[in-house]
Amino acid sequence: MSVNQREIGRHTLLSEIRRQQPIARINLSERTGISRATVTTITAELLKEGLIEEVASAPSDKDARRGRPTVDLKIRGEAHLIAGAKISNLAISLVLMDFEGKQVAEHELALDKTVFDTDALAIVLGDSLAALTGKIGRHVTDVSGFGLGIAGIVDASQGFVHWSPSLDRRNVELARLLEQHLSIPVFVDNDANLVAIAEQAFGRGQGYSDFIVVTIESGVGMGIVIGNELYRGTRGCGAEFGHTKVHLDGALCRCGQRGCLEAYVADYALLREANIAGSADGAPQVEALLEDARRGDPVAKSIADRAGRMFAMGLANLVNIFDPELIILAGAQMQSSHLYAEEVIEAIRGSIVQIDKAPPEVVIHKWGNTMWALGAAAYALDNVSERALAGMAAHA
Amino acid sequence: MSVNQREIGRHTLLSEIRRQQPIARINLSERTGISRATVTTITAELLKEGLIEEVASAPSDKDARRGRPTVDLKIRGEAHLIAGAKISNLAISLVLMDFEGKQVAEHELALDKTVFDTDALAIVLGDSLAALTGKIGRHVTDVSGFGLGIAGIVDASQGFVHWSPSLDRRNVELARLLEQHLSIPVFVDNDANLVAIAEQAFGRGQGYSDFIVVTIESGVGMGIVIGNELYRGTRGCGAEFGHTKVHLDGALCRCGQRGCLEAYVADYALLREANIAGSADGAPQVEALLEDARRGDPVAKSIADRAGRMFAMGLANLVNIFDPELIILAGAQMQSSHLYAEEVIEAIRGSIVQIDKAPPEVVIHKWGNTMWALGAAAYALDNVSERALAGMAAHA
DNA sequence: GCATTAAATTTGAAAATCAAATTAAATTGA
DNA sequence: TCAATTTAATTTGATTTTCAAATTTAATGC
Repeated sequence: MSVNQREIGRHTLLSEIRRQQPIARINLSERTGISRATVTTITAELLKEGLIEEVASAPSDKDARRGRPTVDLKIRGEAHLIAGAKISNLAISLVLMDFEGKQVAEHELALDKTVFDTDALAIVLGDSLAALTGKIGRHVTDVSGFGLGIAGIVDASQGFVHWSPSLDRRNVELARLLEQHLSIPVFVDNDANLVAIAEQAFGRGQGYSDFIVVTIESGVGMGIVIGNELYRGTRGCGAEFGHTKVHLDGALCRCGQRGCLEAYVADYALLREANIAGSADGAPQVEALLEDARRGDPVAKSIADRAGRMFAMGLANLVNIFDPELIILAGAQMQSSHLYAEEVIEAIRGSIVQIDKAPPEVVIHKWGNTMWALGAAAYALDNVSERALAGMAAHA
Repeated sequence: MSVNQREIGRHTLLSEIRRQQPIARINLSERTGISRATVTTITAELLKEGLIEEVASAPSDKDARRGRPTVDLKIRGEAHLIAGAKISNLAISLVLMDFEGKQVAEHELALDKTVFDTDALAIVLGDSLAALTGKIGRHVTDVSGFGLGIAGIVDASQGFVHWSPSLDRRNVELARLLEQHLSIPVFVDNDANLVAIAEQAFGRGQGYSDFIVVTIESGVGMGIVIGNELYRGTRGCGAEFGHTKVHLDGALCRCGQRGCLEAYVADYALLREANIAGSADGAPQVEALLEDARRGDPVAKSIADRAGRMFAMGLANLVNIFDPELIILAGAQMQSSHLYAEEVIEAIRGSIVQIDKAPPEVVIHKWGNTMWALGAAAYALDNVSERALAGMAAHA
């Protein structure tokens, strides 16, 4: 067997500590089914390796309890420094976190262009990482892993970008290129996937094994978590929720096809219908349109309503296909509020197959710009964790 | 750890033998990464238990090879007898297979009604099983596992039927009830899931880890296989492809909602549009309508065409969401040929997100009535296998 | 300060894996 | 025909790993 038993044990315990920390050895033994003796042995290894640390148990536990007190274990934050970044339209946002997942710094950078060649991108990212790490007096080479989120079609396992709106050419071995330039391990994934990872690790997806995250920015994205694992599809282009068809021969989409959901709910679609020519940043115009709708302007209201109903229909289809525990509507922008309205969620409930059991939860999660970068960092954190454990076996 | 290492080894080897049989020990060692020594030990156990058997290697391998010849291993068919059944509208079809998965008998039974109370169903199934096993001179109690496919909302892990069109009441512990009546282990699942299992085990899904099966009978069903595992959703009601919405406020569906795919492609939908009152079995009328369409009748053609385009749109959405390797369009009935047409498949290709990689394969698999029952048996086979291995640990 | 309690560790036995050595069963060639 | 060769399968013995039970540790209660 390629993965030996001890490695499985180490992985199980480290994951459990991460999820439940702080937690005592005896509780780890109960939760994982690994004997106390083995928990002692393995946690000793992890302590020696510096991946976890002992902390005094919370006083609330200690009070009025006889016997030897428990000693809690937790992830040792200082074990590794992890960076994450998201390339947006005209900006890069970065976060730095410790091995515990605590954010320790962030950085934002405006870009002067939307499309980069890889060398220029590497330089920009290198400079940004230097600035980011500099904020806490550290250096880029102190970073154990760097996660990068980028729009487009990405093969995450290879760090290979088939196509991205942010790159000037196709089929780039982006992770390898950046690793050469930055001299630290780099992990690349599609940005929508990273939001799903962020929700799983830090957000509303905590504790759920099967859920869907739908993101609304300029386009409509989606991430799928099945059995606690991100599902990426077989060609790396699944989860194109924005391009599911909601109308036969419907409205024309940016992608050239007709009837895509995006062609009904995206900014440009709303402006087009209202007969307003969109500019580079149409956000204020969209905001105005939606404000009109709220005030009762019949044309604006009709446009916003239809977008909401189309959106609900798309989401109901997701539920009918996947039957997830939870749907998270995630986004940073406020202008999509018409899609987050109670009527929309009600419409979803009315469009799914009815059974005795309760329908899936739908929650709205509005967050700041760093969420994307946090997801990228969480992805890197997973990978760094994995490598740290694999490394232990080697020099054991 | 609750599952010990030896059990994992046994499971790995038995599965590998099932997939690759006949196969020699040395090849098992290479494929699984388990050492030759351990393969010898574990296969000896499996041989002793009677789950596998040795067979002479194929002569083609033997020719012109020096050294000690390999001894192939294969599943021992006589180890267990497995039954599977599918309850259709007015019939039950059953198959009997050996532990190798080879069909050894089949039986078909017409029903005089579509809805049963559980006691009556148990009696009918008991009689059918007796007739089925009688065909090869065996008895019901010789059967190690009985898989049953039934339409509706089923919690397969509990053998619990939330609702089924074939049962006169909701919330039935069907597996437990049938086990009491038949005195053999019973496993129940939704019929669409079972087709996916059948395709995986015996059909076009062999060798694929991520694929979708769409079935067309009176309704439209779907089964999803992700990572070699059937995905059942969290409430047991996922994969309701027939009730995904393809039109906002569209045609009225049997389920009471509007715009469901089924309301455009099912038999009753076609007849309704053609303004023909449907009877209990509308198949001949549908057949006539489609024949008219083929002959060029404009009304009939328009109806059939729209059904095909709606169907393509629904399938394209599946691809955009899942990005599977393969889509299998499976069905027994010929009257759905307009949905299997080349134009439909072309329309799917035109509606999915375009990337450099090839789109997923779409294959059409027309099969006889036993496919459902075969899937039920395959599901039972999985479970019996599992139990046989678990049993070994107990009395080892 | 001694009994009690409960966590953590240590100990020693049992289980399981694997590399290396051995045995088994064939072919090749003299 | 029989030794040499080749390759599969098994056996052997060392090593790893786990776990139950015994022991130790560190607290509270009286």
